[in-house]
Amino acid sequence: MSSGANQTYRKPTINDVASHAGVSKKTVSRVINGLPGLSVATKGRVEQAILGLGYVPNPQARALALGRNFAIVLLHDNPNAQTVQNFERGILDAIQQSELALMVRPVDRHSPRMLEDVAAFLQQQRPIGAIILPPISERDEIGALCRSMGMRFVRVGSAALDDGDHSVTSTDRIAVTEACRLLIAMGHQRIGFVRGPQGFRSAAERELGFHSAMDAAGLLVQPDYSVKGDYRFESGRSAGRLLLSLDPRPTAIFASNDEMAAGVMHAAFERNLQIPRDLSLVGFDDSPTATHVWPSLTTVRWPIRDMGVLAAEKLVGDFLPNRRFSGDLVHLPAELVERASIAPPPPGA
Amino acid sequence: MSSGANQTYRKPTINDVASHAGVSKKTVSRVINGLPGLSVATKGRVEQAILGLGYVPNPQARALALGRNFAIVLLHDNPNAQTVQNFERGILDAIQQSELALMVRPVDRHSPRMLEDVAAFLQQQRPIGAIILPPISERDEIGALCRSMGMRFVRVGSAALDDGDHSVTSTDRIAVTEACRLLIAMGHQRIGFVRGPQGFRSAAERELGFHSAMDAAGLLVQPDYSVKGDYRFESGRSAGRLLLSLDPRPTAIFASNDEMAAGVMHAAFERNLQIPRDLSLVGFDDSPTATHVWPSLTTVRWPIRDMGVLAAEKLVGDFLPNRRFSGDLVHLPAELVERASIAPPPPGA
DNA sequence: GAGTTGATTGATACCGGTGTCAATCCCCCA
DNA sequence: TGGGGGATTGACACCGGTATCAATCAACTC
Repeated sequence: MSSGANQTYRKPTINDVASHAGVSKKTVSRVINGLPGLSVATKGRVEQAILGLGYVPNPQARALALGRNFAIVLLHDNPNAQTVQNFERGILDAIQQSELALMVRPVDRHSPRMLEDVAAFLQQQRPIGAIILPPISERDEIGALCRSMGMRFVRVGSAALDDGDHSVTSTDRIAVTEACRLLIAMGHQRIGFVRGPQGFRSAAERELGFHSAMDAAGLLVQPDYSVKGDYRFESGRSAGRLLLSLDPRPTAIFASNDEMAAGVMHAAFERNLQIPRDLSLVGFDDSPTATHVWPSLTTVRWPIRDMGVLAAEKLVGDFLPNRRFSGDLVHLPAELVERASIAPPPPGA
Repeated sequence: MSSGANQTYRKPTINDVASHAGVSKKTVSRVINGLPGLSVATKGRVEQAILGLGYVPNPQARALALGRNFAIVLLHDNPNAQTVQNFERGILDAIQQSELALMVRPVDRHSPRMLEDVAAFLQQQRPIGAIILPPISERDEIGALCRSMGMRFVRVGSAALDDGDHSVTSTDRIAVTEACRLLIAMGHQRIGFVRGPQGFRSAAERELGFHSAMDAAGLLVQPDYSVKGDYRFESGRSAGRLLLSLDPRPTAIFASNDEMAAGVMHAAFERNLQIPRDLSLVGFDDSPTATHVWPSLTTVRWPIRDMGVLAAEKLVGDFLPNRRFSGDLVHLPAELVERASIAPPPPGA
């Protein structure tokens, strides 16, 4: 299990550097942290010693002395592996040049002790800050918790969930509106909608985007053309079966994510409908599924990885040598990706 | 950006507990760590004080004093979001009752300084141990590196990559053989194979599994029926186009992962072939894609999450209050998942 | 009753950094 | 040449734990 090795080599510490350079450890600390007020000669000697010994500061000691861990925590509730993973990549992109580390912490949205768990974790690990993914980011208590702890945080969501320093979003709603407008421009009038789970801000935003396009075109959304789902494949299939059994049935369907869109596809194929000939279909996420299904799915691409970068930069920009985004930026553009799953409605419809 | 809070509350430390209980901090330390040789009375007083104050040990201070961080590092090279994510979940399942944290560290397989990067990271963060995912786990140098640093590690792969204390695998090869045997039993004789990228152990194992089934059935694998791929969708599509243009074309294809299998599906649909009527198809991974495509894909399920649990238990079993697997276990069963993409070959073929 | 022994417990140093504040140095001016 | 003042630098305490080893204490032996 554990493998003990003979410790022939001890990592050099600040004390080694100090004695090699003939200065005090405090002076070495000044050099490491780039504090002003050092003579060029001293600084040079210390830097020589650091290079010569291959010295790297011990993050644990720093963490103890400073009372905080040089790490960012990603709090998430497993909405979707791809999303979390992309977020991680974005955060890591942003912090790779820094000395920061990334810790991942899934939390259980349904646990009554969720907030206590998060609080305990943050108290324990004392990271510099936390990046919180939806859906848990949507709960205002979590912002309040971070504030009360004096913890840096950024809440990621489908709409601004907090003030500009604490939120990162993408323009989901606008992109959904754009997608639906495209369907309408193609001639679709009966457009079905598969909603996301209740209580999710992202679901609400997508629905608002849909309604906004329909309203603008003067089209009515009939109640039974909007079916509930839970972002999962199965719910998409059920919703699809429901929608496609209506008479007249919709000629196009917008599903609030790709996974449900794939479910709708199954429902369509079960009825021997062809896509896009008999039914146009649009999803949301641009997940791998969207390219893998046949026909490939028109969808909305969420700039997740960039949002990760932006969130990290907002959170710990002062630790980063260079940043990609302005600190004022909050909304990143979501983008319509046109693929093969949409076409004008069949003539008779 | 950073949000300063008025520090009205200071977290209790071991000293607070000690003075409240009227003992020395060392005694408190003994209670925390469950060291023997304490009188019942003392232990009780200390425990009272801990509960009363809501004391939680500071991991940074511990890390400094002990010279290591109470964290596990997951080293990976972004093979596939779902895989990494599932692994994370498994690891977190295993360590959730413990005080350990999970840190994620992607590494760049193609960087010439990969090993140095990993070494520097481990030196810096001093985690208790590292779990290494394929494909980088397949490089023996990384095992050697961990050994030389006295770092605990577990290498995850498609075959035992190290001794039993340092490797976790699933029975990929056997499951692939089983899948192909099923195709053969259905009557398929011309079976195409889409390989994974060269130099990947997982790819080699899957290929061995395929050949083993073919050999056992006395079937010849013609060279042009085995096409190279790189685990990505596009390569699967190209491979599919190639295979399906052969004359006679294969009646079944095994693709070394689901993503490439989806590519093969596209190639088949482009030629107006129906699955499984004209072509049977099997993938590997049981990724979400496998259920999302139509027809849903017969595939091999990799017990990834369990492998994460097992890896974590191997690595830090001594920190865990209870474990799910025996420490001797190395191979976890991969499992054939039968879905709609396979059928007997068409009569004439 | 003195000495021995094992069980408890504490004093103190230490892990490797940072913060505080005083000491030292150097230069300049009167 | 003495003194003022800013620029450098260092001594030392501290962050919150753990390790070492000695001290204390009660019980037991003879």
